[in-house]
Amino acid sequence: MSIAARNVSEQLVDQVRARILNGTVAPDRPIRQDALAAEMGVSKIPLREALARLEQEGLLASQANRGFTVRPLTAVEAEEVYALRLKLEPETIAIAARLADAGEQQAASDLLDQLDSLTDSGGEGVGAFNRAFHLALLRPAGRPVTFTILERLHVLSERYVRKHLEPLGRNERANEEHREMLQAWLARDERKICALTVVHIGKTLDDLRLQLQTESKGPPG
Amino acid sequence: MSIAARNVSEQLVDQVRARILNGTVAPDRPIRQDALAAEMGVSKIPLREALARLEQEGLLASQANRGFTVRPLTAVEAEEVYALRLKLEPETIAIAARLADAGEQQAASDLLDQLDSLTDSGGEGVGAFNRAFHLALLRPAGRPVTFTILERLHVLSERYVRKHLEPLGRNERANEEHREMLQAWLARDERKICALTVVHIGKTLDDLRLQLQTESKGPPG
DNA sequence: TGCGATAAAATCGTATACGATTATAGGATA
DNA sequence: TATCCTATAATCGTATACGATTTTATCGCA
Repeated sequence: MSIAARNVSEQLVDQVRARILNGTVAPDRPIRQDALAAEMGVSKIPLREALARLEQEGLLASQANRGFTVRPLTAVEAEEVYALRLKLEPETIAIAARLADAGEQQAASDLLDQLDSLTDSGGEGVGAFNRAFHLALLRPAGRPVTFTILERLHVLSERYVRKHLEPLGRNERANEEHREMLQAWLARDERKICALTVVHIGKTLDDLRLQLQTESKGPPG
Repeated sequence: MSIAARNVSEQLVDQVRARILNGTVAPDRPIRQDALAAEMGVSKIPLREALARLEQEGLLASQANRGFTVRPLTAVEAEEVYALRLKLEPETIAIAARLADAGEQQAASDLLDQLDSLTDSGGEGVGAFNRAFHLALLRPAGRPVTFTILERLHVLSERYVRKHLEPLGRNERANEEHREMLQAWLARDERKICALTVVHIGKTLDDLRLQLQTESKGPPG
């Protein structure tokens, strides 16, 4: 029933991305290709293809003959990523609200339900479901180039959220905003979903700024 | 003097991209990896890494066990790419105008001179220099994520321009707009460079639309 | 002790080799 | 003739092997 068969290198893209997002692979330290490949039960060949793709996604950096490293997080990059989301997401999400069919609407609803129950159980992976929900609201716009860009911006965002906001625990503000957004989106209220999206991204960025400031002043390590 | 040593796979990215842009590799037909690698004098390993990167750039598509194909050009994609450029470029180019240092200003001027003389001599590769000029106006903004996105959008744009507009010959309108843009950009006139950029992208899109329409009606092949 | 040079080890990047999958050609049958 | 089936060839994707480069360790010497 799977739509597309995937070869090893493409599966590795998801697996390694997940490790980067949850911090299993530390920033700035070189990625040992043989070791990581062995750990994944494959050779370097497909792993290197996956790493090349992840570099294109903006998660890794590489130097000739020195391999790949996870790119470090910076406040400047966070600002840029959120600024781009603010430029692109509101219009896209409005178009998606207009065009979404019943299946896509169901998918979005389901993802928010899953995200909620995962939030309640306090499980790992809230970040991934959060991203999946947001992307489900964007995909029906039928703008593949825009969507790919937003997919990547959400991946980059998620690094900051998981590192700096998720540790704070349950985020009631975000949960409520998600419900409101879904409601407006399902109702195809383009004005409202647009406005709610601006607020949601803006508030998340505010939280992030506050936390980055707090952390930079607080612990010396 | 070269800033960064590049391994074979990264050089191949540029070489294969150039082939895609000039049409040497045809859309939709599968890319024969062994043959292309042999032609480039390398093995499939670095070639496949390059192809994976180019797929991430949006130039190629892949199917498991069937390899890579060049993505076809569509009017819908052209519209989307230009819409994205209109959303992102004006603000970015204004910031770049504000921040550009003397070296970056010189680089932009030089590139436009080269583009002009190449236009006069009617040589191949006008498209590449056109892209290099535009990117030189954007790079000094100091927004690496935005810049990478714009780099890719310009690559996608270039496919359409080279296929549908360059064959028409010398484009005096674009040449004049480039001069005006450079002037405003060097003068750090943010309002003006912003407005000129909107016009330039918009008019190029208009030309493209016209040509796409004409071609779709004209030759049956 | 600290520093520079050399040797050894580790790691990267790519060529070769090969099993797995897909595409093509050649009949056999309706 | 058209269609299905099988055999063959072509191609893909990955494991292994190995030279090239970088990193680490060792030593001599100020």
